Amino acid sequence: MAAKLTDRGQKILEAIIEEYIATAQPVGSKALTQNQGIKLSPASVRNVMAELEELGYLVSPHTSAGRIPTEKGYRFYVDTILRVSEMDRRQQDRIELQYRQQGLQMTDMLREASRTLSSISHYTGLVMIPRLKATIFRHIEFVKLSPRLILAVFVTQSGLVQNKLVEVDEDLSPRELEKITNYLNQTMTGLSIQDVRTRIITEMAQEKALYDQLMRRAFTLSSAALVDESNGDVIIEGTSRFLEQPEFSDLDCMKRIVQTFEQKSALVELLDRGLETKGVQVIIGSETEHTELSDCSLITAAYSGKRGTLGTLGVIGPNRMPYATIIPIVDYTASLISRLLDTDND
Amino acid sequence: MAAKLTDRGQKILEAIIEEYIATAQPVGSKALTQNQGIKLSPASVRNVMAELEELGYLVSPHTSAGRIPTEKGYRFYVDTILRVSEMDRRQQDRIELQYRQQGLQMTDMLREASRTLSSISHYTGLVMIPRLKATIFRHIEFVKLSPRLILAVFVTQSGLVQNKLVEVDEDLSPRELEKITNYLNQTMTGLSIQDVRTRIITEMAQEKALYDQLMRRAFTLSSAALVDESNGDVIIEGTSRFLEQPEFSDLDCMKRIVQTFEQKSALVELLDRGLETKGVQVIIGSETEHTELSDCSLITAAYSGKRGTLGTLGVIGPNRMPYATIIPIVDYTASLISRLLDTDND
DNA sequence: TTTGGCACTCAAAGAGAAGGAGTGCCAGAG
DNA sequence: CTCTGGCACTCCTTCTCTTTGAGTGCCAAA
Repeated sequence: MAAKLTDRGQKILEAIIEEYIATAQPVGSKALTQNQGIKLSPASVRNVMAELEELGYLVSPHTSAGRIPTEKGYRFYVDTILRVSEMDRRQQDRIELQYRQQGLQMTDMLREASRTLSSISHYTGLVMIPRLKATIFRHIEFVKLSPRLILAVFVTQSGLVQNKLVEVDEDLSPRELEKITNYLNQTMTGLSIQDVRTRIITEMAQEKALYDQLMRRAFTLSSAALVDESNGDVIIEGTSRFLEQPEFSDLDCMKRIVQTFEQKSALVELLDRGLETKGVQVIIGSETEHTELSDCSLITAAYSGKRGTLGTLGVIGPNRMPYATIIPIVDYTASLISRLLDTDND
Repeated sequence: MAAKLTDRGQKILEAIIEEYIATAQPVGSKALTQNQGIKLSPASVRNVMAELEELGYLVSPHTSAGRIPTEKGYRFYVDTILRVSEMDRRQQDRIELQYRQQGLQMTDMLREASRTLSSISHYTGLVMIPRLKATIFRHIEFVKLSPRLILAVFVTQSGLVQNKLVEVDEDLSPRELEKITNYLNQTMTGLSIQDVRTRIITEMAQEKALYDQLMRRAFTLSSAALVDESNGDVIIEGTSRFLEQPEFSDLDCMKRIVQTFEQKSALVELLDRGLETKGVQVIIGSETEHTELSDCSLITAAYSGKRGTLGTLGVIGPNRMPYATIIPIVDYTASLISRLLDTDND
């Protein structure tokens, strides 16, 4: 069954996929021999196509239509046929300049990234906001809103700002709050959130904390402030691009996709998958394991700050996506963002 | 031309509009006499309908179809026929409880409001985030990110948190920053942003500032931090609801609407209109003055904090919206949010 | 003033019929 | 043994034509 594909088979599969990506129409044998540099007669091409269908790389919607790639076809194309090129140098510079010009905060920068991804790929851009636990402690600040209500403002090394309301049992004086703030900023700065948490736990257990009320409050407050309740947030830009794709002209199918986007959880899960992978990852159709997204593909890559991976970003569109051009775009954007996060705030 | 509508004319117009809202189908004379409590023969109804068409309240898509309301028809219906009821008491309580349970920060609360608006109205929810200039100064904090880069965290009275990166010419010591922070918090708390701005300008002009370098820096920094560059931001929830409406089954039209949503500027402009109005405002079709939204209607209301209006919220959908049920929903939500913002953080 | 009747209109739905793109397979050429 | 031209076949797409039926306008009678 899993017969090796001949060289010619690959060439033709490649040509079919690229033609289909360009036209969104089933590809026939005749069209292939005309458009591409394939020096065979339609009849010969047909033989190969029948073979490719046998192997599961192609299907035909009906007898008298051409053929379209299956998921397996796309997968093979992406994995073994496709040679990704670098992105155009001038375009790279132009994009980088765009970011450099404006002194953007992290969240704004990520939003901008999502927007740029969408506009240059012509598909929908996705950027995952870093999970708290992946970040480094830089600064914490408490603002008293009411006797029992405190706003904790927490800034990470990479410049992410997170606010959280904390309810407290006892009325803390401004003086006490300041002391707590100072203490935390002095001891915790530079630690990863993981480390901060373990530190809080161990110090809480130590005798010292038992006697020092202030210290105890500091720990209670900070641990409440650093609870990571967000299950990840995704910035989606360019949803309307989906409406341009002929494969989603079915309103019902479109509705389900937009709903999935609104809920975000599926996208978070998909972007999470790329967190531990180096380089660009491609998820095709049913590999998403979400029925609503079974006709969608994602191209994702992780971006990182000073210390380790922060999150992932990418592009989502129909299976029929121009992988050859989008993979470099995603790749470049991820490395650009990583670079900007590294240099911007140190 | 502007002949007064007879009593019977109003009754029939009302019945037609309500039938059309329910079915999205052109309403014929026969359907009217059956479904509604109208004690006339189809022929009589036809006469009235012809009259209503003459006056511009109805149109028929073609000769052998029923009639559908024009914008003028909807306008008349909303302005003079419709009697809005209160919202169901139990539903009110259930919604309020939902908010009370979770100690939400302002932005989260507004997002929740948008989501709730969408889910109980079955249309798309909109909430405008307050403009900085509409808010009251509560607290400012500066976090030094790098020698030249300072993160200003600014908290308003109503609990809105705003972050902004400020680039400075000179390296400020932590000690200086702290002094600046203390000074600003002591003098500015409780003032409106307008007042803060004028205060900064007048004090800057005073001799005192000329000699006190620290003071000068404080003013420079804070005025940079309080620049309101956001042209208003809108939280949109339930875009997918649009895809459920038969009037937007045209993909092209749908695409234009989603694009308009993504840009947000049109929505900001429309929500802004409601800022100075008391109570619920209805904008129908071309009254939006945006061609892409010429088939959409908005139902909006302003919400306010302790001192004056903060922003507006509402629902957007097709012209054919059940105004009778949605107007109370929007009205109630606006007053609920106002109430919560008043009591939560004082 | 209201109503039943009637001719008229016109979109929507359905039924063929024609057109055409593409296939599979086979026999012959290279 | 591989490739190619030819040919019959399939079946989607498109077009036209017809039918159907909902709804209208108008008129004359109640």
